[in-house]
Amino acid sequence: MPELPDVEMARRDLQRWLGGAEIRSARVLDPYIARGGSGVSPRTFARTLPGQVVQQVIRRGKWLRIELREGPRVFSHLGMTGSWIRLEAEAPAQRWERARFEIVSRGRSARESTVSYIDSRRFGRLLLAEDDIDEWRGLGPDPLDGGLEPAHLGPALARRRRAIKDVLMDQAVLAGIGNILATEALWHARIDPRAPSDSLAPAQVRALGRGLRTALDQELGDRLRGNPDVFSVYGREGEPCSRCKTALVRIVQAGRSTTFCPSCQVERHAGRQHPR
DNA sequence: CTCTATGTTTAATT
DNA sequence: GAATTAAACATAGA
Repeated sequence: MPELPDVEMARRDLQRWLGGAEIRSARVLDPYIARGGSGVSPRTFARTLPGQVVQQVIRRGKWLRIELREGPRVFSHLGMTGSWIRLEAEAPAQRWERARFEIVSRGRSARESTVSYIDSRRFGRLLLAEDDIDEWRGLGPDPLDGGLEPAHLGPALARRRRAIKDVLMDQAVLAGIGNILATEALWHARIDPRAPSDSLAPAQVRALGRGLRTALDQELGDRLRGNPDVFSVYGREGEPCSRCKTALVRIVQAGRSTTFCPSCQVERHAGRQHPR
């Protein structure tokens, strides 16, 4: 379940469950999940984490950083199918469970429970590192933290010329935008997903910022209310555009499918009109 | 069996 | 070199 809204929901859950809690045990059940990067070996989780108290859980784009009062930090990326759940303490192993923390929430009502990482497809990762990992450091600003400001978006988009759809999903430009959000936002902003990112007029950059905001709020709202997602164009190839009734079209860009309205998402150029 | 999938990285090709 | 594409990763579900 991974795009910014899902990761943000995961962050809130983890913050609620882990904030102020003491880690009793930390087990990486599937070493593959702790692969690569600047993280330490999977075995180090069990050695280092018990006794540590969680300070807070921070999100940037699709990455989560679990900060401890002292000691290293835990980084979590949900990949395509990762999720965090809470269980009874010492609960039986779950299907696709890849890691688990046994914790004690502190306070007058010290309560024990299990917080566990589930991931069928195993694209997600769980890393333990002393400092911020490269993946974290390479992230651009978060959309909910200034990333949508035209002052950032404008120059960032002007600096590249790949298709705008592709650039929006570049985590170094804007952290947290995935295929669904990019697709939806472009429809809201009436921008052709194939347009080079450096061809957008200032008004289009602003519209895109608003489009992203709309798509983000929509999805976040759906999560909060427990509603299933309702998309405007994503996954609706062949259906009529809700604005102009033209049949939505699906294309493939950078290996990902994009659905858009060929009629009202038109490519316009920023080119100055008749300079003299 | 075939196709697609909310993500990211790496190899191959242009 | 730079840019673009395809493939790979591992697995489920239609």
